[in-house]
Amino acid sequence: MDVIQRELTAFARRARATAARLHPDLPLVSYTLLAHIDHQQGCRATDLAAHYLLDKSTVSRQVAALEKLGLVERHPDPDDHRMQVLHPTPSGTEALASTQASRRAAYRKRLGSWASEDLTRFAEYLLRYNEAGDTGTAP
Amino acid sequence: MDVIQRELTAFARRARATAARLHPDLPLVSYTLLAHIDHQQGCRATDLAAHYLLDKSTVSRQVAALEKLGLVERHPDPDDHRMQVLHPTPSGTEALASTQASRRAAYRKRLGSWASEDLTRFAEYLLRYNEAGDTGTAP
DNA sequence: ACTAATAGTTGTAGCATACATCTAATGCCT
DNA sequence: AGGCATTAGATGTATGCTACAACTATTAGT
Repeated sequence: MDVIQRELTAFARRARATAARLHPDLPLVSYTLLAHIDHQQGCRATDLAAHYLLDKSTVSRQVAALEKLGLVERHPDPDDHRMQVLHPTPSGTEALASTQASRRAAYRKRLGSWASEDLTRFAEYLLRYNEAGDTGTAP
Repeated sequence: MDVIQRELTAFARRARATAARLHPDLPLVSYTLLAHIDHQQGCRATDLAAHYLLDKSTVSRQVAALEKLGLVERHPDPDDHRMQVLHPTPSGTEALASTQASRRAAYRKRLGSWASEDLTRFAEYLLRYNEAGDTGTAP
């Protein structure tokens, strides 16, 4: 269990550097948010904050940056004018696709030699681990 | 494979917040470095930089902070006066132990229900994944 | 002895983040 | 309907972590 702890920490520590190398153009964190927005096909800022354990203000600024770059659009929710629904613009989708490509290449390099059985199990473990955080961490 | 990518990213994104909650007292990154120093029983600043993909300057400041807090000692290497060997002070070891405790509790909460077989395999996967980064990322 | 490489420090700048505060919109409750 | 609490988001401010560049001190190669 200590090993898991140590290795996850090491990974987290390195993640920034690795990510910065993978897409030096896109403001890094923004990339993650953009990916999430795309994956969810439209979501609110609060969702992002909750999912990544970020402060509202942080998300607000990041989204503003993404909008400024023309990668996302904000549409006020017709039902509730407090909220804004976020959607990637075509340009955003494109930017995402291109970074996804290099990202995938990097992952393939790292995981290419793994047996598909191991990959499946690894993914399963990660999902399980992260889900535990979702529920157990917000009392 | 995309799942692995997404989940690892999500984890990395959350890691900071989680870590900050676990030991609000210790300057967070410093904790990681302190743990590594302790685990390695004495190491140099460059080793830390290499292991966590950090810049020399970053490590230098972090270590300086740790020293200021009285958690590590720097001894110039007798063989090579350029280097400094880092060691945790008793106070550092103690601080580490206490945060380790709460950290372990959090992990136990998350992983307690896992079969030990799964834990072993998860640890193994993480090691394997991180090792691939060690070698494959520094051409 | 001169040059190149290495370990570490310091100056400077930037991004990501949190906390506190503020506004606008909504919901509830009597 | 009016009033208080809640929620979504924005903005002000401060801080932490980080990188890059320039500098010193030490060591190694030739």
